[in-house]
Amino acid sequence: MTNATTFGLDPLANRIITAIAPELGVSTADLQLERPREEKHGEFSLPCFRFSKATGKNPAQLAGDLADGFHLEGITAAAAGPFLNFKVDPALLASTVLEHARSIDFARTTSDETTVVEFSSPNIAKPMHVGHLRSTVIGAALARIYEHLGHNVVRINHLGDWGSQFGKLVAGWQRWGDASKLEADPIGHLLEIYVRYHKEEKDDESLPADAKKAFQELESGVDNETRQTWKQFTELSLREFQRTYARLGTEFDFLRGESWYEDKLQDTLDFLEAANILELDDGAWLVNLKSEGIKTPCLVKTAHGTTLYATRDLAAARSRWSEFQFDRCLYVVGSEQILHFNQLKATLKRAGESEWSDRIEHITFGLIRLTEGKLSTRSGLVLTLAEVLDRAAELAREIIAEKNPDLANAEQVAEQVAVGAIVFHDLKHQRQKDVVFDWKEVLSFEGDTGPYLQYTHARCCSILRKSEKAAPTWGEFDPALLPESRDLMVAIGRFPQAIREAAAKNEPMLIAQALLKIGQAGNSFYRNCSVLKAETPELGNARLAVMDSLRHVLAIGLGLLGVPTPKEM
RNA sequence: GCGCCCGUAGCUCAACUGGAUAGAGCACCGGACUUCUAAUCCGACGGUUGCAGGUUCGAGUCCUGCCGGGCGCGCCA
Repeated sequence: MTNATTFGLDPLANRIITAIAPELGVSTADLQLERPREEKHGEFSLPCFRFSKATGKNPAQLAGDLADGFHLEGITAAAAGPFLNFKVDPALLASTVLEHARSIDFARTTSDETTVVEFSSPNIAKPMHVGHLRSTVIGAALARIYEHLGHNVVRINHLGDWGSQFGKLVAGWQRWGDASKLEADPIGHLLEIYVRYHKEEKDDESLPADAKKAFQELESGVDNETRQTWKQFTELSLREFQRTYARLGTEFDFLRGESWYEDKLQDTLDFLEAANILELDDGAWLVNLKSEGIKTPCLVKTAHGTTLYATRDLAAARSRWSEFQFDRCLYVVGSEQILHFNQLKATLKRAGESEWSDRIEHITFGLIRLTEGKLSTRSGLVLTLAEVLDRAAELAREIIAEKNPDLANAEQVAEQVAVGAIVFHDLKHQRQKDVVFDWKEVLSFEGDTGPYLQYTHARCCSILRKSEKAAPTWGEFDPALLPESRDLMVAIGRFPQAIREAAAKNEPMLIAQALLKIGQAGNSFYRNCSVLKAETPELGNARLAVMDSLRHVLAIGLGLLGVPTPKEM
């Protein structure tokens, strides 16, 4: 449920729809305006094909008749063949958009829905690599977007801190562990052990046997030596993760690893048992999902008595439902786990929980590949997030030294630019597509990039800072003086819709694309129209309002994506 | 073998989910800094949307079949 406040181009679109809908015999809710492919056609368009049959006119004739009968102050309608196009008077356009563009509530709505977002979820004892970047950045952006739309958002970091891998790690630690190495570089040393384990397990049967035993000890719930070791690994890893989260500005409401659901595992198995869907197969317990169209059954307990990923995720889902009564629960996890989440939902459905299992949504994304090959923790081929951030920051420092050597806080700004470049680069692509990690592109600060938008924002700040007067508030300037701002007004005006669509499709890219349009139009505008040296004080005043609006909308949009907005750079 | 995803300019990506002459950035070429930050702006170049059919007023978008790439397919997560 959303409130009725409209922003940007919405009021104009609503006026047109209200005028046209009765002519077509449809309700205003059923009428949606499109944007013309070419800007010269105006701000809105309505293809008339689909109304041809009901009105008994051919589309071109219908468009023509509608245009003839259309009379709204400040908006003209013109038929272009079967298309009905609407052009808004520049003064009205600027006035409509600028009235609310600087509101702290710009493009904000209210809602009573609860949205749970699980994201990031790195594995303990392994480095956070570029593969985790996508989940972290997409999830954090979606959480902010839903929050902006008024949802009650719950952010959960589902850390991979449980499972047979810890048995392997403990078995390896007992053989090759080095306390001083662990202290100096915890994740580095644990990765070393993990890689060595996988190299040696084929030739050493005692290794997997010990690993299995260690995980059984861990799952026994007894506070034994294995558990102490696991606890130590977890704490050390978390400390390193927090450093990266701090750099990215990522926050969570709950840091709940898989282990957090440990005391709910038996209950989950009992629950499946009570639903009468558990089957014993070769010593292992599973749920058959053929009735749901899934050939691969969902394994919930191994023949040697330990739980599995699916067991813990089932427990987590049930726990979240009872705790949050969510309207939607998003899992921002790579597309390689599609089967897993289909199994999760199908199992819950078979257990009779379809009322809420349908609210679970797997937000997939393509994987990141290196030009050198596929990322693989086991083989040790990893590119850590920290390394990427460091390199970007180093490059940003060099560019600042060259372009703006007197900049105060150069170090801090370099970090902000680095984060902006990396985060934006990730979010400007459709989630679904695989991305090849290319240093040249990630470290690009020109064109369609985060730094480009940060720069635009900083320019606005600079102009506002150098102005002798504060930016005029609504009513203190004349929007009619801003015909050159047309493209920028349209770009800003479409931003609220971009946010709504980004949420509807769980696709932050739509915001990134909208911001690029705004940035391009903004750069063009202040290039052509001097603010501080405008021909008249009234003109400068009006343009100052545009600068302030541009700055504000960029700050909102970049903020939603997690791109920092330095005031100077 | 079966299932899901992706093929758009030399490269990286858009295209309002079926609408008009398929658009941006990078690269390359040309132009604009004694000028509110040139991390910028303006212009030029660049296309048989993987291939072949089908659906209809209209297809990059939907359906079928191929080709190419990726991911997944019982006791890992």
